[in-house]
Amino acid sequence: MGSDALTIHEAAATTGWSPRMLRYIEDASLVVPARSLSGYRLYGPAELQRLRTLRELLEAFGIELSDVGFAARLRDDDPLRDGLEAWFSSEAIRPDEVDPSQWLAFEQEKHMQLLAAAAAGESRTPAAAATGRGV
Amino acid sequence: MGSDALTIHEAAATTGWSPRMLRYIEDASLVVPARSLSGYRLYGPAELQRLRTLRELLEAFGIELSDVGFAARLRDDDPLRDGLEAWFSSEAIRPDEVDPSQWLAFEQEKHMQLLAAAAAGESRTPAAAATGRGV
DNA sequence: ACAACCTTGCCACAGTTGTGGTAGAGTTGC
DNA sequence: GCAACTCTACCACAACTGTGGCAAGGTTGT
Repeated sequence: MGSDALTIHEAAATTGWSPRMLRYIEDASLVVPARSLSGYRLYGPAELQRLRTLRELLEAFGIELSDVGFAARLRDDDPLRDGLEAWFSSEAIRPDEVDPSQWLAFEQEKHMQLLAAAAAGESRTPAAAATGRGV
Repeated sequence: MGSDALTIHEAAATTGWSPRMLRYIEDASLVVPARSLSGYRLYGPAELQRLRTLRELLEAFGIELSDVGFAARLRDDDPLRDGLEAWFSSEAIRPDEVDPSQWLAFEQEKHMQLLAAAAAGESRTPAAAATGRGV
């Protein structure tokens, strides 16, 4: 197998992760290598680059793997992103700047909408999937 | 104090959280009530609404308080958001669709850029601040 | 002035995350 | 055909999150 794909130990050596963590990262659906016919993980140049950058990303921003997993979920779970955005935006607008009676009505309607969206978008396994252990 | 602001126990009663958790949520900078002159927490209608919606948000999407905390950080930490987006986008574009030699160069330059941005944007306390216990 | 609140700070304890091992079975290079 | 690797599936263990409780002290309503 003389192609440019590395086995898990080789990939670990050149990326600074342990083999154990490479499997963990795969469980979290963050870097998923191809597999050989017999099931061996095969890390190509793209995966290696992503693994190295992942390391630097975590260190540079002081975040954790689970955070990246959640960010990944945020990316393609539209109802979740919209729901959070709606919730946050109700903080930015201060009641002082609006007619208070109108304000509460606006708030409540917005929240109704986001929860309706939540109920509708329950396609992506609500409880698990945060770190991807649900797949 | 006969205004429309509730103390922590009253707020707990009408929102379904425990007083303990209301303080925890404040520590996480998610819902921060005003304070009376003597330091008592004062929950107004806006805070109560946000607390109720927060509850439903967590349940509807099966997420946790720390996730909301991280989403909050994502909102106003531009380098972090850009860094994650750059990292994710390098997954979407498949090497097959591009000239491989150019691809890797593109990858590496992008990662250089995002790490430079990371180093520059270290203003917002890198390690802590995820759940806000840094303030 | 006293009961019933509130404050901060601490201890505790289950569940999760990140990380390491180990064991039994299959694959590969030489 | 054997050594060295790989696979999955577990056990372990520190650190953190979410949640409760308690203690010592300040505030408030009546």
